[in-house]
Amino acid sequence: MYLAQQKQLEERLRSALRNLYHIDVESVVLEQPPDLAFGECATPLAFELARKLRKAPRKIAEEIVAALGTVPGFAAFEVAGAGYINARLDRAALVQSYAIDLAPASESRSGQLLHALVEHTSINPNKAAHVGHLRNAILGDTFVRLLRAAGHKVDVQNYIDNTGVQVADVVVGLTHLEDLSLAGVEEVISELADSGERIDFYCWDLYARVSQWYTADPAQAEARKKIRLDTLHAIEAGGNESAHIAELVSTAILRRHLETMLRLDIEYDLLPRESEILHLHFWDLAFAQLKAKGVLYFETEGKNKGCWVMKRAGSTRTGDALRDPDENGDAADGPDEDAKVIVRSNGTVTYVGKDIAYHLWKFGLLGRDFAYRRFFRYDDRECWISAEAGEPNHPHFGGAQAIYNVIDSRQSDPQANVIEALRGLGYTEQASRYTHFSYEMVALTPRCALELGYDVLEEDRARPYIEVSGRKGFGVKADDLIDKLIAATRAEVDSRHPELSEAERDATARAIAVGALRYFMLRYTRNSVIAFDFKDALSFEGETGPYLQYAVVRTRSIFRKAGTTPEEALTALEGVDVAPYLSGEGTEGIWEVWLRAAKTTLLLDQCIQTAEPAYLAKHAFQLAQDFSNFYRLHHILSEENPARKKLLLAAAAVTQRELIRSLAWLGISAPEVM
RNA sequence: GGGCGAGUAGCUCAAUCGGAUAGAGCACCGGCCUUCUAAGCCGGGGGUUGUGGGUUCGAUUCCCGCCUCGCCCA
Repeated sequence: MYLAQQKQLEERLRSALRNLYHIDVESVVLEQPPDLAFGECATPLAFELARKLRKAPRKIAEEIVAALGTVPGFAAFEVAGAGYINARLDRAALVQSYAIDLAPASESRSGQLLHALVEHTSINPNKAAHVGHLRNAILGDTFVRLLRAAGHKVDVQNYIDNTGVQVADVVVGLTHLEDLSLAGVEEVISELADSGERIDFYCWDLYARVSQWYTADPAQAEARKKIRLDTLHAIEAGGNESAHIAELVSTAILRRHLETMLRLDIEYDLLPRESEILHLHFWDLAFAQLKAKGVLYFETEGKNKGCWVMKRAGSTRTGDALRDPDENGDAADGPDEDAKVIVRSNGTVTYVGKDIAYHLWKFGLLGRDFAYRRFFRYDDRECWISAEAGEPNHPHFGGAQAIYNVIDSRQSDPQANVIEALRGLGYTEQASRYTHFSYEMVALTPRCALELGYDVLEEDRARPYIEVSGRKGFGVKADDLIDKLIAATRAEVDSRHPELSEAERDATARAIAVGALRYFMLRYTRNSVIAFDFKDALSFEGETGPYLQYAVVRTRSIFRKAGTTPEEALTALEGVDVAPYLSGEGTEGIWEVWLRAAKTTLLLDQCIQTAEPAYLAKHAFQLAQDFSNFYRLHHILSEENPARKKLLLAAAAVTQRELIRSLAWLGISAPEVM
């Protein structure tokens, strides 16, 4: 709702500027003043114009205000300070219109609706998911929810690198360290399943062991390196024992990853796999396009001699200019040593090359498709997996208009190269709708690492954080963290609500645990490194998920005791003169709740535009805080003035509606009691 | 060596295109459970925004130099 008022005001300001000074401004800055006493909305427009118009800002502000006249939704405009233009909303009108619910999509839509493809999680299927993967999956899943809330069609993909070196390492571990054949591996998998153990946990340790084994004995290092490489090549080629073991174990681990993520209400539509990208020869088609358009060229000299290379993203050199002396005669002469190798001189394609092919598919530009099989069943839908030969009636995947790749910031270089290749192929529209949704890693605090029993080097103990490493088996496993969170919340729920049934206590504890974890991963902006510590992650007080859930629970309690529902409370507001209770003595905190609640869709838009879910997390927290303040100042159930009581009850209702909505977008549900 | 990101309260983080008195949480200190749930609320102490310059009416924000840390590339 508030978004509509802002747009209205912006339009009127623009037209006032055109009429008064015959100027068009690029953007109109609208911000909230530091204190509501100044109004709800302000613009420093007059300051910017002062120089251009050779006039005092205050004078300009006065002229603009005079020219504005009345604007629907606003009660007054005034000039403040040296030249701020402050706007006061028509509070009663906003409250009345906001009491009527609107679907967020209908008002937040600022651009066209797109078919978007979000790829996230993408864990190598060779070990258990850890906290870093949780950040990825939670960010990605939350962004999916935001896009869907705004009305976009979204496909969720989880890319599986099942033929990479990490999987090869586990296969080496199984065949050489554990000395297992294919049948032996099948047996181990079923034994683990029978005893309730997690295959991904088993491989977590095995992976760390094999990594160590490669270099443990210098005399054997060369031979073991060869085993590793041979295994990798066998897996890539397919149709042999190593490939079968890889398929078996990576698929079992993949299922575990899906189960882990499902604990956090994270689901996928499709699992495209590296093996199909290889076996269906996606690269051949991409290679032909890249050569035809001159994006790739064959290097004939220098260190990349014999390779197919492309200009690196950000490089000023262009492919064609490389061979021709520059006009000034300096530079661009000789091979571009900085060029990115796409096909090595031995004919193998690099990871970036395969990624280009895959992204052409995502945009529907490759000219070939996967086959598909059903893989994992959710309550209300199916998750499909890529295949060489699949089922006949599958949904259509790929061919998206916009893509978002949730990948940590260490991958920004290869991501930039894929975008560069798309642009080089002439797909500029697609390149501009390709978002590397990057985020910083989750690292461990030295204290946390010591707590977990890892050796921490003396020089690392003073550092703020230490990078996790799957190869070293160093990190916090996702399921372990979720288990701990549930154990902690369950104990608390048991002591607070012994009257609830076992199932209810279970569901409540789980909701709170998920809320704590998801909020923890979302409260940090993307480019901030999270230094993980159990103390912070297991906290349920202050700026945490449970704090937000608690605010909802309080509103629920109010409606239970009032014998009404939020919907009824909002409907009952119709025709009530609420203006006397929205400003002045004794009304503190009431309007703040309405204003904050009204901004939810504004935040939805902002989060999508900036690909930053943290803003919504912060907004929801602030709404809960505003409600807590309101809750303290105004006792709703004992209110004697009927009109005022209706407004207070409606304020609780609108808080509940917007908090539940915001929490749902964050993937957090609010329990009935807690 | 090149590229990207970061440096804000004791700690962990915010701060919308450059805007009004730089905000939260944690920790610490002091209060509040016999009125709608204390996973809560109120109050308090805490800041030369790494550093030196520049641009501007106005800089945590933009530009340049330097220092420190992280990541990526070669």
